[in-house]
Amino acid sequence: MMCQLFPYAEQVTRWLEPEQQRAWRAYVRMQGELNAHLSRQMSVDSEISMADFAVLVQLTDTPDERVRVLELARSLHWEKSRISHHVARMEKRGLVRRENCRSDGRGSFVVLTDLGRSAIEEAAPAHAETVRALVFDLLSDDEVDALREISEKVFTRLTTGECAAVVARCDSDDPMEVVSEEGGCPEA
Amino acid sequence: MMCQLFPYAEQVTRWLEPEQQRAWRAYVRMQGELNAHLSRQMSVDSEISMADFAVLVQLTDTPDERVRVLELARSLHWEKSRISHHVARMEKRGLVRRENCRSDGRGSFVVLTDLGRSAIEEAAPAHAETVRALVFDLLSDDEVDALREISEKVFTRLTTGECAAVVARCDSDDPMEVVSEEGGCPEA
DNA sequence: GCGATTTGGTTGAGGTGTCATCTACCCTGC
DNA sequence: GCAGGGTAGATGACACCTCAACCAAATCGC
Repeated sequence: MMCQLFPYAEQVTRWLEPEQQRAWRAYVRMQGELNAHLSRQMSVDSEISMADFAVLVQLTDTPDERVRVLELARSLHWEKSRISHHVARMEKRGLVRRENCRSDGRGSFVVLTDLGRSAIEEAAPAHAETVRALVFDLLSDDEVDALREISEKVFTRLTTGECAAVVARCDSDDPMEVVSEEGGCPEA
Repeated sequence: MMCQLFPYAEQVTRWLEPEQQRAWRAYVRMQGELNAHLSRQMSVDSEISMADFAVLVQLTDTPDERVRVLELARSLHWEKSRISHHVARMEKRGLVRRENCRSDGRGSFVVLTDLGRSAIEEAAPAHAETVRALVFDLLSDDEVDALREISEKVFTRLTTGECAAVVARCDSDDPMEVVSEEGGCPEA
């Protein structure tokens, strides 16, 4: 969401080039619409949301259909409180169930229920079809490749170096280092 | 928002090709991280959110700094209730003010306040810089072009034909109106 | 061992988006 | 001039996300 930048230029600010600006606006609009449409479609085709879907996919990807909460947070790149809240809601609807971890008293598992399994099995085909229809049916092989390339570049930028440090996510194995903001991103 | 699809294939479902799947996962992850980072950064650099920013941009883009609510909804591609709620919150914080429309008793204007103007003027440069640093500094000219091309294709698909019909949005204007305003690049 | 710190996870408050519903106004046909 | 339908916008309920504070089990240092 949001649409453009500018034009309160007066001092040193380097604004985007015209070409960049057009690309940015196009991207932002597309991305907003696409997200909205995918969510809407998912809730029309099934009883679950995109967020539910994401969690359920992680669970079905695991052999014994149970995943530690923190593991979920890391693989989805969600904050742990988000996972916690969301799992609580899903549990209330019977899509998953919590179980505490024997080997680590603090931890707990999120376990797929039968209802959860049938929910994702019902939702997945329609979702795949939607993605194809809205995106990949329109793109050439080169464009698919470019999309991946661009996405990977930006994603890497976002998850390495100062950017990742600022976030101070759950992962990040490098020992203390976090609050060293001074030469970093244009933040601050 | 979500991460992959598959693999409950059994019947007719046409899943994504491996290449498409990789591209899709990369895109979804990137897009999620990028949104999160831009929001976080905006709230660090200033007192407003991305959504506030979007609204304020629309207002400052207008000569007399006042826009009808529905006009806002159409240009931002937001639902009118979203606009309504958001404007209410912004009004509470003094960023905008409502005024009723003389010529149409139902309508109302959203008007920029001094506080709102100074807020966006403060936020814009840092935001532009962030976008450059996170996206455009990494991309070649060809990639910028590809990004725009892809985004426009998907966006058009989303806002024409059955897709748009399903949504039954307020607009019903021609989809690509905004993105194709060539010469009007507000540059310093 | 035992206190201090770290880690896994929860909780609550508050901002935000969506959907369905509602109100008030406008406009057209009669 | 008024009944009926459409339009502009607000509102309430609810799902959702973030942030900060919290708790308890684990681990580290001595």
